[in-house]
Amino acid sequence: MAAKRSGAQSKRSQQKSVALQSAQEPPLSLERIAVTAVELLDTKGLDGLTMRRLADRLGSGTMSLYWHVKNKEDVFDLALDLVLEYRGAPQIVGSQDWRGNVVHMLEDWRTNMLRHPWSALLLPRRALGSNILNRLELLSKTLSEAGVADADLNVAIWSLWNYVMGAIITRASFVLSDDDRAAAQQRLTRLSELYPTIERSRLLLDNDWDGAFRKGLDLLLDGLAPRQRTFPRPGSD
Amino acid sequence: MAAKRSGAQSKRSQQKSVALQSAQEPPLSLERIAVTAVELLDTKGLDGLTMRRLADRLGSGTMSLYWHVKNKEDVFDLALDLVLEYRGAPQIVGSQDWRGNVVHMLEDWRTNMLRHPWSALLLPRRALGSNILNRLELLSKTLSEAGVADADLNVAIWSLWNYVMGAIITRASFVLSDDDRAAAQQRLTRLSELYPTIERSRLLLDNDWDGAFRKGLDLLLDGLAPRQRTFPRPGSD
DNA sequence: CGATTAAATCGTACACCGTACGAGTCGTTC
DNA sequence: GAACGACTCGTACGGTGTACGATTTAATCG
Repeated sequence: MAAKRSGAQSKRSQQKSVALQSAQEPPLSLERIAVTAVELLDTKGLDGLTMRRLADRLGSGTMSLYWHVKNKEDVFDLALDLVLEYRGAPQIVGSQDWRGNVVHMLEDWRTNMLRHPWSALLLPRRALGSNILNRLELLSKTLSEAGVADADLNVAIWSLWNYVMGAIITRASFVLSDDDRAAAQQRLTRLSELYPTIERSRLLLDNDWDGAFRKGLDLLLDGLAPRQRTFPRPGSD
Repeated sequence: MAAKRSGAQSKRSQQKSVALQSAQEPPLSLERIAVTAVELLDTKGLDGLTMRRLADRLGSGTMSLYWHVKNKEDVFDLALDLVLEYRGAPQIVGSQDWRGNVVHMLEDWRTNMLRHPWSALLLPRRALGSNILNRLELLSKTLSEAGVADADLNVAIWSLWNYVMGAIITRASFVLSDDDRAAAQQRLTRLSELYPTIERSRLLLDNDWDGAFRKGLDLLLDGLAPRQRTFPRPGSD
């Protein structure tokens, strides 16, 4: 096997029969694959991850990957799960502040994924990995301990989850397509007669994503706060 | 470049010298491409849409598509936009019921996209199409007329948008991967020690998606309701 | 009428993709 | 030795999106 040689050539210029390599990589492993996949996704984007490229980066043959991994989808799962790890919250044990804990965890979730925008594209099609379940469990426990009734717990969790996921995906799509966004904005100003309210409120120009995220989250948490005995019934139905 | 066409073109019903084909298709058009793409996506899934297959279905050569369309991405845009069309709300003019109008529009949005689960996968990576902007404008207008202050409008819109998008994507991912879901649930019950709260609340088994969606939406709308003068400030900050 | 031109169609070719398959290399054990 | 499991990887195949240019068709003009 040829030495890795960061070169771009990929033809057959490799010498065989060399047992000891100058730059031998450590052996393949799931972790090395995952880490390198994340690197590649960060630098080359979602379409930039190919099995060949990944193997090149790892200094191995393409098909060697398939010993450790079933699919390319497997690689995606690995990468996503790596990104979603939640290093223990700075709990500070002040369990009194359940709301602060929830906000911290959800904001960490968001910033973590926005650091790797491809993760937002990946999430809708992957199943629940263990790190996601960890976060859901933590959220669940916090809310339950805060006094949210069991009957309302699932609605509360899914509401928060939905909100956070939607926010992440929306924000990430703007990150990915700045050009498109500019084009949309331009089209929008041209068609300001069609979209007067959007135009007036400068919806698409407001750049305070973090603030808006936090405010909406507060809104939702206000509704979820357990001091109200239960959900107010919707006026008409 | 693609032919720019503003909808209705002169209908020349002169078809001569045809009948060479067994079944002569009407000429290619953006609309025919979009409709067929949606059909294909519905039946074969996201990966099932290939340019060759699409052309086959349209009875044309593969490369003929590229006269009307720039990319395969363009095709995705077309299909997504077609699905997101909002046929006029049954306004009933009862503008009094702003809340009902909002709920109707958002639920229509959701059911519409869930009818075509691939649309949820597509959405995060596509820019804002005109139909999305239409819906945002409508939402915007409704909330504004309902009395939401301009300063709060953007937060309100994005909160609703985030919630709805997150709900759709989450739900769609469960539709797509029933097997994975079963597997996750099984893994979960095996590891019920790791996720006791989730296990207890049967978070992943609760099948009342529609009800949960509606309840969470009500929660959010309660917070957005303009009778409160402004957003209550978050306890600590 | 034929000549010109624009609109639209489409066959071929190419680079790249995921991965099935099987042959090759190791380090351990008898 | 031999046998075996863990692991690596070259080759090949069927598929993809699409660049390019030739070709057909419809409309226009002299």
